[in-house]
Amino acid sequence: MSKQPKRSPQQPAAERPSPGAPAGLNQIPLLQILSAQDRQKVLGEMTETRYGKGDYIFREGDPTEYFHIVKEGSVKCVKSSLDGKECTLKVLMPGDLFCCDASAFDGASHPGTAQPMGDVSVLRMKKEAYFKMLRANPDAAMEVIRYLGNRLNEAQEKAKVLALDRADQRLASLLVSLAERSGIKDPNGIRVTVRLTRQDMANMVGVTTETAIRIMARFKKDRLVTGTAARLVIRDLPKLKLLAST
Amino acid sequence: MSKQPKRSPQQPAAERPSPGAPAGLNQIPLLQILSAQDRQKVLGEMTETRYGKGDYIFREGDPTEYFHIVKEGSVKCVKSSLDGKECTLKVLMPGDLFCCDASAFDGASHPGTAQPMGDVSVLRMKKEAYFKMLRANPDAAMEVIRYLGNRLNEAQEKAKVLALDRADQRLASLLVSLAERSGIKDPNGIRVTVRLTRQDMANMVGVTTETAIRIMARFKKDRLVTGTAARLVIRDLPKLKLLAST
DNA sequence: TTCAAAACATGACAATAGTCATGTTTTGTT
DNA sequence: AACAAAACATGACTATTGTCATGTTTTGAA
Repeated sequence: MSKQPKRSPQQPAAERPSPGAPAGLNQIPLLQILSAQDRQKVLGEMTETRYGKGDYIFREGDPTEYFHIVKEGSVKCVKSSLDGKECTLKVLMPGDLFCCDASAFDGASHPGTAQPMGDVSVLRMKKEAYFKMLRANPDAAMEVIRYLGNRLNEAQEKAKVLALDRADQRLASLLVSLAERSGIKDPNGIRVTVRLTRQDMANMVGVTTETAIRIMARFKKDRLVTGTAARLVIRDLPKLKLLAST
Repeated sequence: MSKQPKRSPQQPAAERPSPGAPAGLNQIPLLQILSAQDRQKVLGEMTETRYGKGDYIFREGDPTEYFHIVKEGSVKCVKSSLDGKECTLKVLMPGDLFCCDASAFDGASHPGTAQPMGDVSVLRMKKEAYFKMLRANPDAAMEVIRYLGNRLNEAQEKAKVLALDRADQRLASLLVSLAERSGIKDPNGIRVTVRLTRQDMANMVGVTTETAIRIMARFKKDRLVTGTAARLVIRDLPKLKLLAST
């Protein structure tokens, strides 16, 4: 619920055709499913683009032309309201697909904005080529159905949390899923590798920055977490889980 | 945010194999896409079941065995929290698919409960047959991808509204989408054909029943709507749209 | 038609979260 | 190392929504 920063759209930092079979691609289930031959063909149609702080991958309302996959780094999907408040719908990680969905049909436009969180690398291909590939590969189509189904369940779970839970419970839920999705072991607990400020967290759970700060301060006092954006550590996952579902 | 009614699970009122080519099926895009031959085959694998008030089509946590399509009437998808509050994620109308998604893979269980709103008729088929059909019919698979993509966008739009808007705005949004999705012309405006109590509306927008009642009373006073559950009429759609996005 | 259950309604008060103001600390450049 | 920008923090006050209690109206089934 922060004010939307009025930043001018910037061009991506670098762009080049993706090489034959680079490392990192084995984190992408959709590509793993294809035969080596089809994978080569698809990679030939994909372009790798790097983005950095302040870039936009695309913005709400832009026409949908490409299908995207996150290769490295994380990407956030954001929507904003007319009065400048914004909410983060989802943080995409390597292997995640975006614009794999309905907005890519019918020449529609993007329902939200995609922004890199730090340095990221994204693969993309023309949506026509993507659809053609899916038609020709039932395995790939089934994988996309599975993936979209998971995303739908996740989005509905998020809606449920927003509809029913208090701010502190929503924040606890967020911390739990961060620990599970991007946590690594740390002497004091679980370190969250995605860098998230209090404002980022606020936007993810639908509260103001001040509220997120106050609640995180309480969590810190209660020894549930330590540190801020760069070095956020979950110290008591079980208690956070309990709080999230109480 | 009403207390969850503790009703015992009931068996469906009637069950019979679906006949060859009954009326009503032309409202179902997924079936329309198939060739006449494939459609016959699929219909042969589907069972039509009728449900009535108080029935459950399935409940949160039940194992997923079937893929479903709404044929007649409306079905609500509900999730509840441990302390008995519940929220309605989506009202499905004829042609809508459910359990077409990830919960049907991996022998997972239903992430929510499906309840008939009044009398409904639902087609279902074993999930294995459904997946087989999709593999064999790229058109059908593409249609499911398109459908799931739309559902995902819708769910994310809902999450945005829950995260950013006030209770009155959320209710206004609901009324607008009801008018558009299930409204018919009426001398005084647009009549909503789905029967929804204030409590149903409350569950759909994440507020208490009392809050929904108070806000609807204000809308009535301001001549934006008239009537209750059985005969809800939208009198001033433009003003509701304005309120929803202000 | 009657009657009970459900839905609708409203007031008083409490809890939660937002707003605005102000100040401190941290971070990331030059 | 210095400095500006961003992030974090906190207090005081307000707005919104929830909670609980109670009563009226409507609906649907016997």
